[in-house]
Amino acid sequence: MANSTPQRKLAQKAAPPARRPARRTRRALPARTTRQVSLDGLTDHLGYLVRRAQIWIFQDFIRTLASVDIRPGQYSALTVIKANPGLSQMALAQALGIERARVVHLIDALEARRLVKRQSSRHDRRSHALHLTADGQRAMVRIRDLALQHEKRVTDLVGAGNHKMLLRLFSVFAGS
Amino acid sequence: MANSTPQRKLAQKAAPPARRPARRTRRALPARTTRQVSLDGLTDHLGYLVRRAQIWIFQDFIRTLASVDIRPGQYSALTVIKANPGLSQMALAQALGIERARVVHLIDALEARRLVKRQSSRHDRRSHALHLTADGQRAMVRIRDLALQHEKRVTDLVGAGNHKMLLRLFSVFAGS
DNA sequence: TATTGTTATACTCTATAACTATA
DNA sequence: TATAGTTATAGAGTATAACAATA
Repeated sequence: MANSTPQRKLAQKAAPPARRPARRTRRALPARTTRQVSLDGLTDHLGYLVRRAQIWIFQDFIRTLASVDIRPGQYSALTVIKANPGLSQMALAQALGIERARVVHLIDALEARRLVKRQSSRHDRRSHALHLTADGQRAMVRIRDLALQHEKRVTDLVGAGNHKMLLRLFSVFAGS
Repeated sequence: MANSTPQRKLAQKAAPPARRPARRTRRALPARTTRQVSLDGLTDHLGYLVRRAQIWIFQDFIRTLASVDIRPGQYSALTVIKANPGLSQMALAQALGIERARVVHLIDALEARRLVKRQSSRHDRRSHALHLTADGQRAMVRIRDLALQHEKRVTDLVGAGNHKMLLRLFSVFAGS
């Protein structure tokens, strides 16, 4: 990431002190590079733009939640476990659309931090029932708060109306 | 990717023979899983949905261009080089928002396949001027055609009007 | 036989740092 | 001293395959 990331931008030039929210509808954003390079043939591919959007959004998320050391994948796991206490690793994998092998490492890390616990299921002794620990539930208050701060930044960026519309439009990809 | 990917779907259940294009406005898409797991608290995060959209779109892209063995990163490099013959690796990195170290490997692979060549610049003997080879220019015809087939699928999915709107809305992330 | 969780391997992408050759 | 390209390393994330325990 050369200089198109929020982290980099902040690192390279310290934020201008107490500048007031400029203009409202077009915040200065990823690149500040004076670029004369044409992206012709690329910017009419939605996948390319969605990719760049995802990178920007994730980096803002990571930076916003750095104080609690929670990354996007961990956040989504915690959120689904919180909403579905007792679900299995397999169910979590399916819900998130990731491999069950990946869930193992995800839960390993969260369990080591005492945010999540594996309980052996009585119905099916192969599977583990996932729960937030008491610590995990407490932590989720702050985590969720920071995540909403992040989401506010995204909302301000695209506009509240667009944000809502995008959520609806993209929900088809989440398998719901 | 459990079963939320186009590839998986095709692999797991052979497409129903010659079913006619169902309904037009809501193609059956990523998940066919009967899922009772709540994604509450997750589906109001644009980053999560954008991530899933990106995964889906990229997998369709990879599958569509499998016959020419071109991946999204390679496609974007080829496209920018085509539109800006003679640009340096540094300029390419900045335009795509990737690290210059990454460009090295990207160009290595494309040069090995004789699609791209590094020419030493006379103005600055540190830098390389990137060009498509004759082979590369010929290959780009088919590559671009396949990429447009892919894009058509994306357009059909979200709707032509939405597609156009999304391109405009997300262009802010491409640093343009 | 099939499924859940696990372990292991490999490959892509990202993030860094250090080196060289130029400028 | 700064920059362009290179090399190397480390960490996510992804894609697979195989295995043990259990169904």
